[in-house]
Amino acid sequence: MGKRGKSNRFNVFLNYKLWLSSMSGDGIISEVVYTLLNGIRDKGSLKAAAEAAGISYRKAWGDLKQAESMLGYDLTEKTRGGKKGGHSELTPAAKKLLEAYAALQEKLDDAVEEAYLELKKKMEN
Amino acid sequence: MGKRGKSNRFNVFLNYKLWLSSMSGDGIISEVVYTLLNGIRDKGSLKAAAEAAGISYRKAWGDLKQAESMLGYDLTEKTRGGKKGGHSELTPAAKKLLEAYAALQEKLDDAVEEAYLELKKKMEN
DNA sequence: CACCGATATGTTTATCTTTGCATAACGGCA
DNA sequence: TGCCGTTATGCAAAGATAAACATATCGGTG
Repeated sequence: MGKRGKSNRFNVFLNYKLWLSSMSGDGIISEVVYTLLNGIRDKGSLKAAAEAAGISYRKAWGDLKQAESMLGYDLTEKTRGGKKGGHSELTPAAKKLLEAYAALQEKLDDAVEEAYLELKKKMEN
Repeated sequence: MGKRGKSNRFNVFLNYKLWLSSMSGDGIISEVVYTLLNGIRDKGSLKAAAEAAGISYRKAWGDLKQAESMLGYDLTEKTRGGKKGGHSELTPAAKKLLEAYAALQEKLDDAVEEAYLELKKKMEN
């Protein structure tokens, strides 16, 4: 075995987070909102989506509301009462946003991965 | 004036944050650490760097310490006492990290900008 | 029409993060 | 050797964020 090898390994991960905000920076659409939208699409209710996301219903509802108010249009159509007590579903705008966001994330995942490899190469020397 | 124009503008900004972490997820090297390292390089002391970064010395010191412990090697060489009461400077490893990080950030800024334009185009329809 | 389960929202509690305060150690310098 | 300004570090206080709790409303359904 040579002296080279696992010696100075840059053993660290590169993480990133992205979110949308208004120019004033107040309202935001964060990762959790995307998770919630996905959950609503799959489960048909905000409650179930919140549970699946592991956050309180109170927060889920508040985050979603603020996202909608920031955008200026609805992402969900919600009803109370009815057969199952109520339900929520995505608006066409929300579906479009989810699609666009998925593409965005994929693109950035790639860019980050690439950048990470370069960083690593530079650091490992 | 035509009907087209500022109608459905996707008036929202894309933000991102990145950081390095160990696989165990305990320690992290965040934006503030890079800011601090830059400050230390420029000002020669952690205290001054913390002030410039707008965070408490206590946090600056803690974050830096945890970053170093995560990496397993020092990013700064610090001395107490002496002519000016003490000072801090970057290790060669830290300088390398700063350089690599700057390149990384530039690359990702570009990628994010590009992805944002695409997102916008998709959303504006 | 009483019940169920989900939306809607205010209020209180708990948790997590950051700051602030206190105190010690250090080493040139007057 | 006493002072100064910085690093070093524990601990309490303050702020921010999220969870929990408490109701109220709604509209099918038994």
